[in-house]
Amino acid sequence: MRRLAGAFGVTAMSLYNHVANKNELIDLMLNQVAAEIEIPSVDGQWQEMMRRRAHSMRRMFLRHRWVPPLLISQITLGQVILRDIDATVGCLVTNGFSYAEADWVRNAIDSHVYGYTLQELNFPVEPSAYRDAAATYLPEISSSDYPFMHAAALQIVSGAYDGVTDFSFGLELLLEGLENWQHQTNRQTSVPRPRSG
Amino acid sequence: MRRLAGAFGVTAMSLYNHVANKNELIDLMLNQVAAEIEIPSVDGQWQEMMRRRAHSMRRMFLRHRWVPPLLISQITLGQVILRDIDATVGCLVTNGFSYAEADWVRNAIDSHVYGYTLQELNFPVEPSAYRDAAATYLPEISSSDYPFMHAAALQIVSGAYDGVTDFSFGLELLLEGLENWQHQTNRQTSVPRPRSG
DNA sequence: GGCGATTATATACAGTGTATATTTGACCGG
DNA sequence: CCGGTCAAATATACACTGTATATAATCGCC
Repeated sequence: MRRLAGAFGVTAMSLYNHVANKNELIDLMLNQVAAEIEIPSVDGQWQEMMRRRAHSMRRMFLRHRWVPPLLISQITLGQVILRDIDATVGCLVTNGFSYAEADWVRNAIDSHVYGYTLQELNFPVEPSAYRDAAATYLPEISSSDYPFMHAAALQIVSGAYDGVTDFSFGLELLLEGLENWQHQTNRQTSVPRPRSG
Repeated sequence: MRRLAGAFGVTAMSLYNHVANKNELIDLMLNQVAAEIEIPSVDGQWQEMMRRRAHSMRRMFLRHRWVPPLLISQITLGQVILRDIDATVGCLVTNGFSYAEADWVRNAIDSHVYGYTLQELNFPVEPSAYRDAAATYLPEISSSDYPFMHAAALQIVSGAYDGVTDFSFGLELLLEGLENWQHQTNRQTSVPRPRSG
């Protein structure tokens, strides 16, 4: 708060004339950047809409690296975020999903976007340094204790694998799975098997 | 640190005789609870192994709610976590995946587990209170501004949908997608379409 | 120009992690 | 039993959080 106030040339306490507390400030910031998410429209291919939303969300997260940690530790639905959810659910229900299904789909996609990006942002070494890092830490990955990790590290050192994971890999698995699911007439038996717990 | 030390009946600073700093302490704690994850074996059905690992991971997260926020803000691979990764990659590569593919698969599944559980833990109202919450906030969700969210809230109020999302929904989509993918002989063209960005 | 409301400030407090220096206490060879 | 050694516990202090409270400055308006 002091640092932010300093950037405005004022003291920390004067911020509290415009904002109730730090939490409210963060909510306002989150709603601001949420506007950068590409919201789906009710017409058009839902797969492509979901795809564009997910990618734009991830790009936003990468642009504003402070967002994901705050987003998962704080949910206060401002207008912008509400509009995004409304548009997403709307796109899905107008394409044949029930409201419950739309909720599950949105939740599954968001889980991937959040989880993937958090891992990505948290990873301590940049992709360009993967190979050097693998070479450096290879001696510490005992080939007897961790044979597969050792082999994986060797692949990265040798250049057989660049070590870069793909955001689209999981996203497309989800989208294709949803498409298959939707195309089956008897959904009751083709629902992804739910498991308790 | 003072609180933890107090629980031991000592002062905060004495902890620093056993631990370099708070970060190291957290790493030790994370590695401790990581032992509760069911690690895959190299034999057996990989889908079932991945499924059990994912579910046990989520259950561990729910048991120790402090874990997910720390796990995504800090990665220091202790022995237990290394063993989990090694076993997971090992199970996949011995079932026909390349090392690169195994990395993508593990990453996709972990993304779902992290993202889903973080959303779940962060959600401010308990499932048992969804219906009441929907009824309470319904007036604030304008049916003209947010028609679909309004309709969704009505479904929860009426009991047509209980509002509970399913961890397995996204997980099974991923696992089925992977199975389909693996069963296709010509993988080159059946790879989930990668997209840049 | 003065009044009322908005905005800025000064000061203070309870927290946080931890650096530094000092004291305690347990063990051990003589 | 005695002193020496060394790990473990403590005391104190510092910089840094967010923010409660009380006071002062500033602005718009009649």
